[in-house]
Parts: sequence; C-alpha cells; structure tokens
Amino acid sequence: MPELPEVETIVRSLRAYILGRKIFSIKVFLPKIIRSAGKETPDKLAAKHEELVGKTLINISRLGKNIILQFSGGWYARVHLKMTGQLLVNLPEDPIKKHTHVIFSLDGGKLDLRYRDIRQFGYIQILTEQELADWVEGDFIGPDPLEISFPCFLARLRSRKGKLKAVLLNQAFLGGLGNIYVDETLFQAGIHPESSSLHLSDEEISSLYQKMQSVLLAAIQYKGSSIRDYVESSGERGQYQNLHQVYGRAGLPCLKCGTRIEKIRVAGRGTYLCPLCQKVAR
DNA sequence: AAAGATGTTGCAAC
DNA sequence: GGTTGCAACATCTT
Repeated sequence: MPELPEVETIVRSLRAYILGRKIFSIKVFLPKIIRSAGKETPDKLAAKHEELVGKTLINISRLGKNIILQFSGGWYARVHLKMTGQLLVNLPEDPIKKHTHVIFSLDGGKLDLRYRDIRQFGYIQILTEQELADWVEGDFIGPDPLEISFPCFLARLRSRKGKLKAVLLNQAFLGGLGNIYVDETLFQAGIHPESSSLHLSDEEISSLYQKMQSVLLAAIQYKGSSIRDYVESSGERGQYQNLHQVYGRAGLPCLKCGTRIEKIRVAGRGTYLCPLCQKVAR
C-alpha cells in the first residue's frame, strides 16, 4: 500500500496525535506481526514488546517506507506497512475493526494506537539502539528522493543498469518510491519505464529528478493516494488518487495527448503508461 | 465461479 | 549482478 507520500502523511499525523505519550499496555492478537530483530529465541521475542510498557514516545520518523518510533530508554519500533498495513489512532471505546492485530494503549488507557493489516504482510520490529543501527547498516535503504541532490542522483543512476522502473523501485537505490509514484513520475518526465538506465541523456535524468520531486511533494500535500486500504492515522483518506495521470487509467485517454493509456508488466509489476508520450531509451 | 489482480519485498533459481 | 517467478495473505474484479 503505502509509498513515501502515504508513509510521510502517517508519520506527520502520528506526531500530531501521539508524540510524547506513554505506553500503558500492549495487546498482541496476531503474534507473527511482531517480527524478530534477528537473534531472539521465540519465547524472548514473544515478550519483547513488553519492554516498551512505561516508555514515552519521543520521536517519530520515516526511513524510506519504514516508520521509526523512538521511545525513552533507548528502545525503538520499526513498522513496515507493506501492502495493507495501517497505523490508526483511536479512542479505546471505538469499535475494534476486523484485521486489527496489535493495540498499543497510551496515556494510562485514554488513547489507542492500533496496527491493522488485512493481508498481514506488514510487521513491527522492537529494537534496541544497537539493533536499529545494525538494521540500518545491513538492510541498506538508499537516499530519500526528496533530499538527494541532483548531482548525487545523476551519479547513482549512471552507476546502475537495468530497466529504469526496476531501478527506481529498488529501495537500495532510493528509499520510498513504489509502483504508483514511479509510474506517475515517468509519465510526467515523458520516459518509458523499460528505458535502459544507461541510455538516458542528462536532460532526461534532470527531468526525471524534477518530476519525481514535484509528484511526491504534490502527493504529500494531498495526503497520499487512497486506492483501497490506505488511510492516515485518523482514518482519513488521501486525495492524490484524483490527480493520477496514468496509474489505474488503462484504456482511458492520456491527459496530454488523448492516446489510450496502456497497461503492461514491467519488473513484475502492473505498469501504466502513455505509449505516445513515453518513449523508450534503449 | 475460478482465475487474476492488488500500494511490498525477500528469496531461490537461472 | 540482473531478471523472473513465487511466497506471504485477504479481498475485490473479471
């Protein structure tokens, strides 16, 4: 589900609602959602989330599509929402929706942070500072698309080969792009997703860089794209889906030239493009 | 009504 | 290494 704009929106809303709150209790309904940091025995892992009880949430940040919650006492939680994960802030009396797998009770029981995930692909990892550092080092996430400089972007792209869409989806290349925003960026830049990353001109890479940032910033302004399950932590839907130029528009006219938008498969993912506006650089 | 699709990513195989 | 297919799982669409 969520890509950079959705995760960023969730992080911002979590900051507004639960920064500074203290963990009162934790209920785990589906244990596999709490994933091992590597070396715990199963029984130790099962009890690990109890370490957070009594700790205060002192920072909330994003690393690529990962949400990092920092607690007092040197504890962290890393949340990956994968396709259908949600982090929702609720009142305790709010009905517990189906597929709610973990509830963090906050503020002496006055507020809930709930993890909900229809397909159960997402997970929560409870980490010490050292374990977080080990993860950052080992499971390398590339620079943030909104923070990387153009020279660095250019150099990194020039060092990769393969289909451009596959490169952009690779979280070790840049952290945060996913299927929707790659398609939207490539349309805006007028570049075909199957273009070879080696055969792009400096001008094309410059356009790619600028459109990537403008698309992501606009999507954040609109609080992300709600196609199916994504909502921010208050339960509100994003609105950027209404501004999609190609994603989900197969068979509809291109908004630039009127040609029918095509859907093909690239890098194993459904891919939308305008065959006239987006040319292949081989 | 079965088959194919879905915003992710890790793994195995070639 | 890059690429492909599959796996994790529930639900919706064709």
